[in-house]
Amino acid sequence: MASEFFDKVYKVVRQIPEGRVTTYGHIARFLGTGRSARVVGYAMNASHNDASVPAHRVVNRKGVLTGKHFFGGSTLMEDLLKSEGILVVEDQIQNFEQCIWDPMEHLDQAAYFTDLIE
DNA sequence: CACCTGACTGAAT
DNA sequence: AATTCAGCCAGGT
Repeated sequence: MASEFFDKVYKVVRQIPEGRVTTYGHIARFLGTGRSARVVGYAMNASHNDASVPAHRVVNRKGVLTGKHFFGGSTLMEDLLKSEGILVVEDQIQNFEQCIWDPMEHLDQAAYFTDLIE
């Protein structure tokens, strides 16, 4: 069962468009927790049960595919990103700054919070 | 019920 | 400049 926090994370991650990525920190900040980026990553781990969450588009702040090992231990995550036009070399996203998709600039925080308060 | 761990990050030393 | 520490939250042991 995903807690409220997890739900927020999933919802945001689902909004990430193809060819774009974001970081745990960005999501955490968007949710207002700021320093709970860890929990975001933890949520991703739990999200494996939910295929609608494109966890492969979420990387750490350096653009490194830290969670690729959790994608079946293969290059699946890397391959998925490449399929979306993202350059990945040795688990690191190239042109990372170009691919970054900051939820703060594309989503409305208030909308998310109110939606989850119900 | 208390302690440990984890796909992170930024500040401090 | 590099390494360590602490903070955050949930879930497992």
